[in-house]
Formats: sequence, C-alpha cells, structure tokens
Amino acid sequence: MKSVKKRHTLSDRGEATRQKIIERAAPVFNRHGYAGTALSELMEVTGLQKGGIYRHFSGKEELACEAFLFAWKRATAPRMEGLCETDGAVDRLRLLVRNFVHRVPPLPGGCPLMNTAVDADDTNPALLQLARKAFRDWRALLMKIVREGQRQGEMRRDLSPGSVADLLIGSLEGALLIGRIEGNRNALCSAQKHLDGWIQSLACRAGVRKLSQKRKAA
Amino acid sequence: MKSVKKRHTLSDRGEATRQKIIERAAPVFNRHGYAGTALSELMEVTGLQKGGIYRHFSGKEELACEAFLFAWKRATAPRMEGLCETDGAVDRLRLLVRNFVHRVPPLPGGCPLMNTAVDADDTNPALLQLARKAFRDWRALLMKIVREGQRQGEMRRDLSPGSVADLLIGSLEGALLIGRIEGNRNALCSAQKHLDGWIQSLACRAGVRKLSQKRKAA
DNA sequence: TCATTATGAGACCGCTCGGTCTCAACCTGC
DNA sequence: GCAGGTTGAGACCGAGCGGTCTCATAATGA
Repeated sequence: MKSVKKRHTLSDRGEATRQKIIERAAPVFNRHGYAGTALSELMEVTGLQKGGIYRHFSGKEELACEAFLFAWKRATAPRMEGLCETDGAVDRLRLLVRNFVHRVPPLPGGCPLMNTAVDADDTNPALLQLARKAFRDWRALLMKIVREGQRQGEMRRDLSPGSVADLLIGSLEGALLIGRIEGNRNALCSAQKHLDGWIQSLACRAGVRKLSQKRKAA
Repeated sequence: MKSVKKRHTLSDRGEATRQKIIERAAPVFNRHGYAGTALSELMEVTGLQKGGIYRHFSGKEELACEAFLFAWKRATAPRMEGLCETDGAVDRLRLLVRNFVHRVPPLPGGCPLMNTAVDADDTNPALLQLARKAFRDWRALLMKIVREGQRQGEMRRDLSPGSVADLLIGSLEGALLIGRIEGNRNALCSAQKHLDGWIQSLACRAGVRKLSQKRKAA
C-alpha cells in the first residue's frame, strides 16, 4: 500500500508530461499523418527535446497510437452529448446525426477515424487496428440502438442493424470528406436532412404513434 | 512543320518512359500517400535510377500530381461505363451507383480522390487542388443528370441537384471507407440498395409513368 | 557514316529523419 | 541535507531522404 502510494507520487510528474505530449501531438498526427509527422515538429509543439519525448514512449509508433486514441476520445465525446438523456431509438439516432453535423470536434485536421484509416492502410498495421476498433465501437453503438428500438416495437423488424449503422456512418463520413474538400458544411447539412427523414421512415407505425402520444403528453 | 515533326519523333521515346513512370508510380502514391512514398520505392517500381526519373519531372510533387491525374482517370473510366447508352436521369444515376459499387477500380490502395484529399489536406496545396477539381467534375456530372431529369419532367422539381450529388458521392465514398476498414463489401452493398431506392423516390409520378411505358414498349 | 541530341546511370550532396545514450539537474522521502 | 531515483537536455549516430550533376551511351537525321 504505502509503497504503491510512494511510487504513484513519484511517477505523477512523468505521467503528466506524458499526457501533455499526447495531447499536443494528437493534432499534428491528425493533420499530417504518420509518415508526414516529423519528430522535430513534435519537439516544437511539446517544447521538449528528443530525450524528453523518448523517455515516455518507445518510439514514434507508440506515440502515434496514443495520439489516435486521445483524438478519437476527443472526437467522440461531443458526438455522444445528450444521448443518455434521450429516449427512443429514432430520437437517439437523430440526435447522434445532429451532434455529428453540428458539434464540430475540437481537433484540427478532420475526423481521426477517416484520417487514420486512410493513412495507416497498407502502411501501419498497429494504427489500422486501432482505427478498426474505433469504427466497430461506433458501429456497435448504433446497432444497439436499432436493436433496442426493434425490441421496443419502435423500429421496423425487417431492418438489419448493421446495414443501418453502416449507412449512417458512411453517409456522415462521406459528407465530412466533401466538406473538407470544398471547405464548407453544405454536404453535411444535406446529409443531416436526408438522414433525418430516412431515420424517421425506419419507424414502424406503432412506434410513431407511441412517440407522438409521448410528445402530446409532454 | 518539318522541325516540329523532327522534335516530335525524338521526344517520343522520352514521353513513353514518362508515361511509364507515371503509371507505375500511381499505385505507390495511392497506397502510401505523398509523404509516405520514397523516391527509392519509385526507383524500384519503375526500374529506373534517380537520373532517369528526374529527367522527366521537376520533382516529387510534379510526379505525384501526374500520378493522381492518371489514377483518377483510371478510377473514373469504369465508373462511367455504359452511361452514354443509358437514357433517363433515374436510370443513369442508378447505373453510376451500380458501377461504383461493382466495378472496382484496377488500382490498389482505394479511391484516389479520398486518399489524396485526406493526404494532401493541410500539407500539399497543389495536390489538394487537383483533388478538388476531380471532385467538382464528378459532382457536376451528377448535377447535370439531375437537371436534365428535371427538364424532362422525370425528376422532382424541388430537388437541389447539388444536394443530390453530394448525397450520392458522400454515401458512396463513406461506404468505400468502411469497406476499407472492414475489408469487405457489405457497406458498399448496403449503400447501393439504399441509394437505389432513394433515387427511385426522386422521380415524380409522371416520370415514373413515362419510364414504365418505355419499359413496356421495349 | 557521322555529328548531334535525347536519354538514363549513378556518384555525389546537404540535410533531416527516427532513435540512442550520457549526464546534469531536480525532486522526494528519510 | 543527503542518498536514490526520476526526469529531460542535447550531443551523437547511421540511414535514408529529395535533389543535382556529369558523363557514357543510344537513338536519330543528314
């Protein structure tokens, strides 16, 4: 016990700088990719020398992985906002779409998932694995919502939760790509409008009735 | 005249090797990105030494640009297949979707547009500009088809051609990204099914009637 | 056949890359 | 205040980078 606490205190400083490095490195990796990020740039943004960085990471790859995990957490948080306070599969899906479109992640360089998947494919298996995991988590969340909606009788039973998830994620990420190419948010807004209507159409009549009753009651 | 022809003959060989270099370099850039592609690798795939490559290009960037243009041409051709022989906006759009999903470009490393847009953003303005142009051409083609359909009374007048184009491109590129992460074509097939139905729903009644009459006549 | 030009090999360049190692300074608990 | 361990600076390393230049050779037109 005591020894654990002692150790803990001693390593706290180190852990803090480690976190600082990850935090500062994440936007750089996100913008420039793995190969495009030079250690010298990481030295600049962290204000540390090589020795200071390499004490906390075994190499560039480990840092890149940690940076991705950090970036993904940062990107995910605002997209999930308000999810717990929302009931009903339809409304939850629509909330996630709305969040994705309007809650811009506080991380320059676009969506870390897309960046990393494109960047690491054919190049860096470790990073690709993390991106795959991130995608699957996101996909699983959407699937869970759809399945829940089906169990509750709110959403059509003939839907494939996986397809619904793929369609939502694909449309959103695609729109994000266009927004990046064009430098505006038009495609994202179009996507939201379209997906909003589509999600609505996934509800079965009973579900819709149930929902409007709830609305009226409120 | 004579002198022009003389010059032409002489430079033919050089032009051929230049093309060969572009052709061989394109898949490498498409897989590894600009920063991730080393000249040494280009030397390997072309079978040329540095001197042989640099005679034909001012630098890595010029070669990368040419490689992208080549890759995009290669990716576009199969996606457009059969377009001229198809009438009707709805059928043309559906054909383009089908081509995109099933005619896999003969170019390893995924869609050059996505790759380049993600890779060059915040890094290489020249490449980004080319990607933007490629996107806009594609978008313009889709918009033209929609507008044509509206003029012919086949498609609903309240549609925004730009939004339709963005939605199609976004959904397809997004599905492609998922396919890359997951290593399968499920998302692409889901996207096709969804878009197919959606495109159908963009036709106004008159257009649908007209189309079914044509079908019956055939 | 010969002069001319286009071509590509490859040595060479300065530089930056990712990574290692040493050691001074600095905490921290005793 | 001292011993022991933690931290980070920065010199150093070999390798590989993008790019240049020279020159032998090959193709060409006269």
